[in-house]
Amino acid sequence: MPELPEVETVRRSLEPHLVGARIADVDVRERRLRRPIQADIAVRLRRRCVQSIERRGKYLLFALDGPDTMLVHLGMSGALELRATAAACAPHDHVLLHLDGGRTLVFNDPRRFGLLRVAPRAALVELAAVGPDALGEEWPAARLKVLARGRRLSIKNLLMDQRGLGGLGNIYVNEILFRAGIRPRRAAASLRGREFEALAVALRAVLAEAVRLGGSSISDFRDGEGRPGYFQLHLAVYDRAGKPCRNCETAIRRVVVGGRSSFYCPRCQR
DNA sequence: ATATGCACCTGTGTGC
DNA sequence: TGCACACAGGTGCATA
Repeated sequence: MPELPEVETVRRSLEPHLVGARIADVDVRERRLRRPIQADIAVRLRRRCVQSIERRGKYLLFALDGPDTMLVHLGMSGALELRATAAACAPHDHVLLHLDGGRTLVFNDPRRFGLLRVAPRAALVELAAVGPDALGEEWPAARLKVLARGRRLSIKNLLMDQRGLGGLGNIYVNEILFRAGIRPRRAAASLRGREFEALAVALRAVLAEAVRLGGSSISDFRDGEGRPGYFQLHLAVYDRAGKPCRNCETAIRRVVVGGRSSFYCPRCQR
């Protein structure tokens, strides 16, 4: 579920409730995530106060009032949910942070591809693999061109590589390439100047619109307060194989690029 | 160094 | 109804 717009939506929904809140107790019900939950996580989090919530790519960083920062990645199926009480656990509630005042922040993740780790910020090695944020920074055509220079992979795989720019996933790369009129299998280095220009415009437009609409609730995405997003109603190509292009009526095609389903309009995208 | 394929998990939808 | 299979928003590792 979560790419940049969904993670940013979660961040914004939690920020007003969590900044200033203190963690009273920690309940770990399942340690086996992408990396095992640290043995000392409760010691590190207990009595700590959240000072800010930042986002870098698809990672959330909860700065605490001690030496540590809590790093969270939602993987494919993860969710952070603020509950009014320390209510009975739902399936796949893996980590519960009980807050002063009675509310609980729950990390739920059926597939367990997510990550939750607490350490000094400089020790969060996962962040070393994430490039500058796709929305938090300016990405003019020239900067995208630099990323593509000398690379032999497809433009889709280039945009999905978190080391280049952080935050894009399969949904939004498909949507951005549609908006820019570029087929996902095009070699990144083969793009023309005006195509990089179109890509730069599409990148910002699609992400900004998706954030404005609270992300995409394809099956079950919800923000920290349980609210769905609405960008799924605006998807032009993702998961629309065989359906008419919203622009020209041509049937949307599905191909596999880099092992992932990719969707494009054969007429609007070249 | 760069690019690709697959494994890691559970849930859901589809066809037989 | 039950079963087998394909597929799903991501990432990391092994292999060419």
